[in-house]
Amino acid sequence: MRIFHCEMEITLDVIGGKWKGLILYYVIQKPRRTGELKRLVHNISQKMLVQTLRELEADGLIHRKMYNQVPPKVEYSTTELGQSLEPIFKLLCNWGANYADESYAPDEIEILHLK
Amino acid sequence: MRIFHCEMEITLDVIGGKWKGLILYYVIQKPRRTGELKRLVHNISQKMLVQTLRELEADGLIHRKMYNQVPPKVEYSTTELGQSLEPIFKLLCNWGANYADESYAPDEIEILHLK
DNA sequence: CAGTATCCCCAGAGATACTG
DNA sequence: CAGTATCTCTGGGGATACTG
Repeated sequence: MRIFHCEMEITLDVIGGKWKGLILYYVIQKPRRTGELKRLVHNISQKMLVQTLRELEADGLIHRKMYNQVPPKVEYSTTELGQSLEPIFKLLCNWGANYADESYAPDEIEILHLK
Repeated sequence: MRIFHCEMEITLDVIGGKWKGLILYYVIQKPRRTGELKRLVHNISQKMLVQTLRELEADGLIHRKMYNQVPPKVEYSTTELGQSLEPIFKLLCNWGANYADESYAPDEIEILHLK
C-alpha cells in the first residue's frame, strides 16, 4: 500500500527525480533511440539512462520497441499516458524560457539547442 | 556563464530536485510558516527545508517575511514569478490524480490529505 | 519557533569492462 | 548499438545538539 499526502506527491513520484523529466521531454517530442537520448540528455551515463527508461516503462509512460536486427535497434515512444504530459511540459518549457528572460542577463546564460 | 541545452533544463534547474516541487506546491496555496511546511512536507528534515527555502528565495520564487517578535515568526509566500507556476502545478496535480486512477487499484493506494 | 553547526552515512550515481 | 555487471565513491541528505 502506497501512501501519499497530496496529488502532487503522486506526480513527483512518477516524473520526479534527476533524469525522468528530461528524458520524457525528448521522448514526448518523437520516438527516440537509445543512443539519441544518450546524446541529448547531457551528462547522463548509460547506466542511469537505461535504469530511468525502465522505470518510465514500468510506470506506463513510455513504450519500448525492439527491432530484431543486427546491429540492434531500440526505439522508445510515449504511451497515451505519457503523451498526456505534453501540454504540461510545453507550459513548463515556456515558463523556463520566461524565467531565463527575467532572471538572467544575456551574457550570463547560453542555450545550446541540440537536434 | 550557465549552459543549458533546452528550456526544460532551465525549468528543472529552478524547480527540480527532491523537495522544491512539494514546498512550492504548499507555498503557492497560501503563505506558510516554517513549522507548517515542516509538518506538510512529509519526511523533510529541518536542514533540507531551510536549505531549499533559501534556494527558492535566491531564485526569486518565494519571499521570506520575518516578524520581529518572540517567539520568532517567519512566513514564506510566493513572488509573482513563483505564483506564475500555479496553473501549471494545478495541471500537474490533476495529472497525478488521473494517474492514480488509471494505475492503482483502490486498495493499493491511500491519499492522506493534511490540512 | 526558526535557524545554524556538525558529524556522518549510504544510496544514488559515475566509471569501466564486458556480452549478444 | 543496446544492454548488463561490478566496483567504487561522493556529496546529498539524515541525525543530533545547540543558539537567539
